[in-house]
Amino acid sequence: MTTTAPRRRASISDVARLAKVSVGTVSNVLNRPDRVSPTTRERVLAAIDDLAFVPNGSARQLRAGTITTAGAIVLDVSNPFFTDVARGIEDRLEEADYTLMLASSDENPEREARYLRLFEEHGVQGVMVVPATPDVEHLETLRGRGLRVVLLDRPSPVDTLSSVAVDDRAGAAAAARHLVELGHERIAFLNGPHTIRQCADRSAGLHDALVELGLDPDRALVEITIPTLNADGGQGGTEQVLALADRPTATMCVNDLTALGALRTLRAAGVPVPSGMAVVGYDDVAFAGELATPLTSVRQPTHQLGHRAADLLLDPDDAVVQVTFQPELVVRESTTGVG
Amino acid sequence: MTTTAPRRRASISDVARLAKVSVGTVSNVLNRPDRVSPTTRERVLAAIDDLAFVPNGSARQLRAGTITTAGAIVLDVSNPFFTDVARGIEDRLEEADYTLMLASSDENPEREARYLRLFEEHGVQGVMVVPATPDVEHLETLRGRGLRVVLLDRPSPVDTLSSVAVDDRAGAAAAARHLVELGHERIAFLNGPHTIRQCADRSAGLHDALVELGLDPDRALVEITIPTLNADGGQGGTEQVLALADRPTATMCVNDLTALGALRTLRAAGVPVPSGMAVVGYDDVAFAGELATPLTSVRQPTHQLGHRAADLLLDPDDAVVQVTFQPELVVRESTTGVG
DNA sequence: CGTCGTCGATGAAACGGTTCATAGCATGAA
DNA sequence: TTCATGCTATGAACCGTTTCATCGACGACG
Repeated sequence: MTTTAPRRRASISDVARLAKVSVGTVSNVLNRPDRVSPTTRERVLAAIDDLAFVPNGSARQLRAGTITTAGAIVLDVSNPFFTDVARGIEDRLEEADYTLMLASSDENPEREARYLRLFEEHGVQGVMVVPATPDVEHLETLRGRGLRVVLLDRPSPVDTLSSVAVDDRAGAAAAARHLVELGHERIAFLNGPHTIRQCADRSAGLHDALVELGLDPDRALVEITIPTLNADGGQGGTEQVLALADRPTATMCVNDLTALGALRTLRAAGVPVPSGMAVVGYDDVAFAGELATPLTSVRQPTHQLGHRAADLLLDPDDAVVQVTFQPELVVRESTTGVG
Repeated sequence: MTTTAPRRRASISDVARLAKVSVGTVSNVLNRPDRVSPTTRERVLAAIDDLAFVPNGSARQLRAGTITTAGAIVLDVSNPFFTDVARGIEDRLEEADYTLMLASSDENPEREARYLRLFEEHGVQGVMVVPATPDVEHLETLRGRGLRVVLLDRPSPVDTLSSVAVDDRAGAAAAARHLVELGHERIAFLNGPHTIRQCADRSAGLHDALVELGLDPDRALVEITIPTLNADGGQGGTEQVLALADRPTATMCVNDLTALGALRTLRAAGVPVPSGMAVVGYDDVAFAGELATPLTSVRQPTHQLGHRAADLLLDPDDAVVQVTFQPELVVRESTTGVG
């Protein structure tokens, strides 16, 4: 095992030399073993073993052109929602013997662009991305250059791009309806910037539902924009809500991490949930039901979302398909109180 | 924008032809712009823009040999502990303009091997890995072939490999001491298989602490091996604990996800926490303090862990360094009760 | 006995970049 | 005027594979 470290990685021609065959034959052993006679094959394999030869992926890809890797860009790897989606992607890709390169854009369009470029340079088969911008022109361009592109967690605004999404308007509307039924007439919404489509959609869904229920959104809805869609954002946003003159009786959060921060802040401020402030989350992550006050949340089919996205990416017909799943409101004590 | 999709990606020679220069010049524009006169540079850049030229990473890498990408393999991307570590890695890598390929082995040595191979084939600079096996010979081999290797969340058993870890024995021991001080004399430990080093270490730490405190580990400790280190594992393990004849009064969990499953199961079974069963987690993930019963847990410096690992990977001297952080027990109500 | 087909192995031409020795060409000094 | 110098641009070699046309050997067959 502790042979002296070779200065240079063994190449296929080193193997060929050692096995006394041509490089073409070594390549055949690697890729079409049946085209090679058993004795030669044996000899080549022995040489490969001897030199600890590992084929150079770049060279292979350069020549062969194809690669069984896909890329995914999510907004934040440390958000369980996205990692559950990633899990769905991985599971589907593995069936096809593909591998996944995962990256997070941090909601930063430049980071997104950088990873897209990296992926393209490395010739991935395709890319699944939760865009950090409303605009997807750059993704259409990418597709124009031959990459598979699947929009993740966001319906495609154009009919040239596949997408796998959950109906965010419906999810937000369901939450709004629930709150209004409970008697809330003034609702805070801790939301991210509308440049992120999910945020814009959830805002619209909330708005529409309120109108439908006969409320004036301008009065009933206070939307607070938070800089980061995590617990810290939830904390800052909640502090703002608590400082409002005409304090809302319910807070809806753009995701469960944000809700976590909200609950923490409310507890620190001594505001009881839900009697002092009802709270609704979004995503229904694993811990939502186990919190001090179990969290009412909008459940999304995360694993399926990823699975289907990978499915589309691998589709041999390269069809453009836009899939929309329906979310489901899971009611718990953060809105209904004990019982 | 909707130009007809080119059948083939533009190459550097297409650019050269259009700009009426040689390929070498185009390459220079890309890599050493100062070596090229402004007017030529301008012309080349215009051509690049025109053709939407994206350099082929494989070709570049094949020739140049180097690449600014690193790989990381963790046990489970959907475990917040690992994603927090990944975040730390990403943040450090970004400073150096490196990119990260993240993958999860699912605690499966074969998957780990497959990703390692993929990474090596693609010539990553190095790899940070939470090994799924106690054995690291394959990683030494990898290092022998010139890849940087950093063991993540696990001290290196050999002095040829760098590692960044947290003292798992100390963490588990602190938890054990805490429980014994509270009067517990019989403790269940929901742990993963000892083939995972962290699991073995935490078991040993627990064991040693009990001995030190004058208890007989054979009586005081019931270790239950769970198949998956997540909430489902915690649920199954807790069901076993509850079925024990001489039921322990405290359960220690190998991580917070497991503890989440344990708490859920205890609640379903009507067992009060901590009076009926104290629970300790490990990792102190974001939601630990916000649970129905806030969870006592062993906090690890996740972000630092990742940051330092990336640091070692990037170290220009390629020194072999073994870093160990100290964990910290965070006491909450799941062991001490209200107050 | 010559011809043909098959099978295995060969060697060279790509793939798309980087790098480097070299050459062309002003410019300024001698 | 000559020559050294510096600046640009060139083109070919090379990186490590895959692929494909070709070739030799050998057995079957007419």
